Amino acid sequence: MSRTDDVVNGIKHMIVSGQLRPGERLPVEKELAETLGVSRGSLREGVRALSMLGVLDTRQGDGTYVTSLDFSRLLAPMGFIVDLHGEGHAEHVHALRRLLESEAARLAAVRITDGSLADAKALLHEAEPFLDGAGDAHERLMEIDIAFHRIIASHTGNPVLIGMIEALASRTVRERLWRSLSEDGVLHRTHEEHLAIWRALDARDPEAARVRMANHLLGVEESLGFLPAE
Amino acid sequence: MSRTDDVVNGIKHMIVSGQLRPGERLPVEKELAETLGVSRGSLREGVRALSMLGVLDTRQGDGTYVTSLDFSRLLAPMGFIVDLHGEGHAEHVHALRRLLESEAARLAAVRITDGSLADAKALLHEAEPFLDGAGDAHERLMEIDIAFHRIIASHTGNPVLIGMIEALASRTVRERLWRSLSEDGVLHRTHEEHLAIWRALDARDPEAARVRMANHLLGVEESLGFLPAE
DNA sequence: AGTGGGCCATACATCTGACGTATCGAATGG
DNA sequence: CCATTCGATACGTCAGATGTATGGCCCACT
Repeated sequence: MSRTDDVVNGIKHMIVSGQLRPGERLPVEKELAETLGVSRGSLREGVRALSMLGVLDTRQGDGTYVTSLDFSRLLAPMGFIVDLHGEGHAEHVHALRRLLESEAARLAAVRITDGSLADAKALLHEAEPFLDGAGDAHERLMEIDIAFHRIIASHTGNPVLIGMIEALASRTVRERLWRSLSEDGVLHRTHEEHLAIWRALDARDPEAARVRMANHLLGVEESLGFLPAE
Repeated sequence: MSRTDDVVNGIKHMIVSGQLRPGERLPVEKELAETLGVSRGSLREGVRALSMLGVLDTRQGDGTYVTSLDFSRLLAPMGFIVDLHGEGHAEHVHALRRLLESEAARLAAVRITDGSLADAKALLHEAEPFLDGAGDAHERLMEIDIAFHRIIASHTGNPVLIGMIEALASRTVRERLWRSLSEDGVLHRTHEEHLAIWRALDARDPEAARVRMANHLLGVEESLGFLPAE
């Protein structure tokens, strides 16, 4: 058991026991180091590790704070991991993304608000001018896509599911994805799929929403070359 | 951008670019610190953080190595995160676990080997003497449960799914779970559900396996008090 | 020649102390 | 009352020294 492990477990215990609450500030480094019986260097290694996990947030000149501990933040490192594998297991990551997003669509169908439904519609409408692949359409379409899926995820009522979906759709994953879609010339088809998802949500039909989402992501996987050729 | 971020990104880049391969050894601290233009202290903070993420593995007196980068290892920190929330969002974690394990059962039904099927059967048989809740039955039943679910997950063919399932079923989560099952006196029912899953797998019936697994985990959630009372 | 044990170079682990730099808030002057 | 300044504070980084575990070489013994 290294000193740094003492630090990590010590801070974890302080949080789990309620001694440290989200948003609260930790004692200054020197003091906390003494409390835990380690040097400042070892303390910093532990704090840095927890910081990378999204548990702590340190601000120079100010102090170190416990984050909100939202799953979206805590699951962010998963995105790092996905990046690390590069093209490696993209196929498996996507299969999982399909499962999670389909479930999200199913759940959202019975919970989504009229306001968010309107927002989603506006997003899709905003995308239309870019569907023929103008110069910088790429970037914009990706932004819209992210926002559209985020709206759906946010209405699942399950913060863990939200966090996981966001983590699996890391920036680099989406970059590759939209490049493939562009090259495949299936931007219009993708847009139609988005509309179909929207209609299912608008109809508050869980099963339809789930199937439309699964179909959409299968189409994406096809463009990425993950599915066996006909 | 802190020095530590330079370290993390530097090492990440070395891995993604293929300059560092899984299992390979990193340069010694002093040398790597010079290469990245940081002090040894800052280097160690970055290395420690990557170590906690399951990317690196440092051994005193020997050196620092890149791990196998298996998803099971890289997703382990998710278990830490689940623990951190304690009872907090256990309900949502379990809902997700049900989704993932059901899918795992579906996939495993068409891929599981006769050997693993026999191993699973042996496990269930081994559990029977403990079902009446003898003194230390608790611990043993939990071990068997973990092993049973692990066998199924391992035959999904999707390493990301395997890693996530293992992460969501952290030690502390399972502790709480089995305590509830014991107190509820539903150990026999749980065992019957396991048998039903096994039969579906043995029949190589994906839909049956999925439903049996979902039903099993719903039962668990009920014992945990997550489902609305009748 | 094979084998077991002990020695030593090496690499990570930790501590101490110092200095750099960003931030917040109080004191100040308008 | 408000904007500015300035200093105490806290994190960021570096350097050097010492502790400790590991792995491999060498040698004595069989």
